[in-house]
Amino acid sequence: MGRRERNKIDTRRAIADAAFDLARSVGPGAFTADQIAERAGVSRRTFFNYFHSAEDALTVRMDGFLELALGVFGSMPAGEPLFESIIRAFSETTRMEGLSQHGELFRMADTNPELLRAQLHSWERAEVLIAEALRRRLGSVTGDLYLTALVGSVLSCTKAAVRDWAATTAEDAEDSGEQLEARILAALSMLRDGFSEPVASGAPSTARDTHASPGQPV
Amino acid sequence: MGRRERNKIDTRRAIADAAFDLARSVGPGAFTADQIAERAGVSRRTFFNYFHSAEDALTVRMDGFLELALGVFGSMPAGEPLFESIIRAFSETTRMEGLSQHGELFRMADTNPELLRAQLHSWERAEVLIAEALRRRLGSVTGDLYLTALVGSVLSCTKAAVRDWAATTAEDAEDSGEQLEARILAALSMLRDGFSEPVASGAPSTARDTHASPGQPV
DNA sequence: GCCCTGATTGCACGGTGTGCAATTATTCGC
DNA sequence: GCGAATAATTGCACACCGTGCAATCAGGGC
Repeated sequence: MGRRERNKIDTRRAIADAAFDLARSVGPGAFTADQIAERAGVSRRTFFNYFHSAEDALTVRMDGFLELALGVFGSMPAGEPLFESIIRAFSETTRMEGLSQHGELFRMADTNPELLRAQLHSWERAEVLIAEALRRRLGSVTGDLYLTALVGSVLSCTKAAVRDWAATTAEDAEDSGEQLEARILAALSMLRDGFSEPVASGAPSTARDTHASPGQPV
Repeated sequence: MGRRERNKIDTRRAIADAAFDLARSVGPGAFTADQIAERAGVSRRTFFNYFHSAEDALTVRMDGFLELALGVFGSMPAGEPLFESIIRAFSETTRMEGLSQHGELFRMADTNPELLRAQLHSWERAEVLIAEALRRRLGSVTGDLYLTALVGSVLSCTKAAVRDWAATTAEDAEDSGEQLEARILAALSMLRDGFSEPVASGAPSTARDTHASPGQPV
């Protein structure tokens, strides 16, 4: 990797870190692009070469998480049942990534509409990427609607899991990673079972065969 | 309804209409707040009293659609199976609303990131409202994660249906409403059945009992 | 070393979003 | 009706945003 490439990555990272530090210390939405740039040691103009708003600089981590999950998913054996692959992809990703900052960023979105929008956009971009990957895996027989509805639902469940985790789990907890993993598993299991039976808090139904029983839900 | 209230509604509407007209004629993102204000016959400052940004003025219709759907859902009989209620709520809503502009707005989001973000935010707001309504219906036994994952998935499916519809159906088609309704029904049926079997384009599986058969999906 | 390519920077400029105080329009008590 | 309370509209000011442009600086190829 050449010097040029290396520098760009470093700069990008420096800016993202500066933005995160500022968000953390003065609160999201309470600082300007100039402040980020100054802290990152670049000019204001350069900041806007990398991101087009302060909030965007705060989604780098989430983008990374979702792209990483996509990469992991891509390496799953093709024969494996789809939901197995999806669940494992997210589970393994939670183990690879440092999660402490993610929860914090998520909570920040509660008090800052612009940041929330940026994060929603990040999920949306991931949705498109994942849909493309899945199309390659499932082939062209599958309808577009099926594909996009599935991917959207999977990400919604993941989002719900992450939010629940961010809301209830201290980010410095020992088992923080496992907590998130369990929630993702629980939410995706619900999805796989068509939400046929309401599940109370903290009691994820992971049994494969909840699937055979249900009759009329709710 | 007093004069004050009436005027506010009219102003809001005038601004939203002006924004839509402009978006339609010069393209989304190609006009300023001043232009909207001028066309609506109010001051620039007043525009910002009603909306945070030009793009926000373009989500009024979508907000209306989703709030209407929520209202319809609220009037469903409490004993009815949940997915029945949800599906019927959206179906009936598509019959009440003039849909011609919705498709156009959706397509505009493809070429305008800010508008996309505003629309995603609109879905997000609806998600919160619907989750609250559902909590009242289902009671407190239900876990938070179950609830938010369910609502997120339902809206993701609806979103996928609307997008597919917007992408494939001319907004002035005779059966435009039915087209959308069918897609929403199809997507929500897939969800109810846990996406157990891939469905090709244009062949919605609406049978309730796809549910009993499946075994390992995909 | 010299040139080429690409990243960084300063500058300028139109647009954004909001606090504030003045003005104008409705409402309400009488 | 009429004046006082209340709420909406407006103009103004101001800091900040986001981007085109041209100059400058750093890295890579030869």
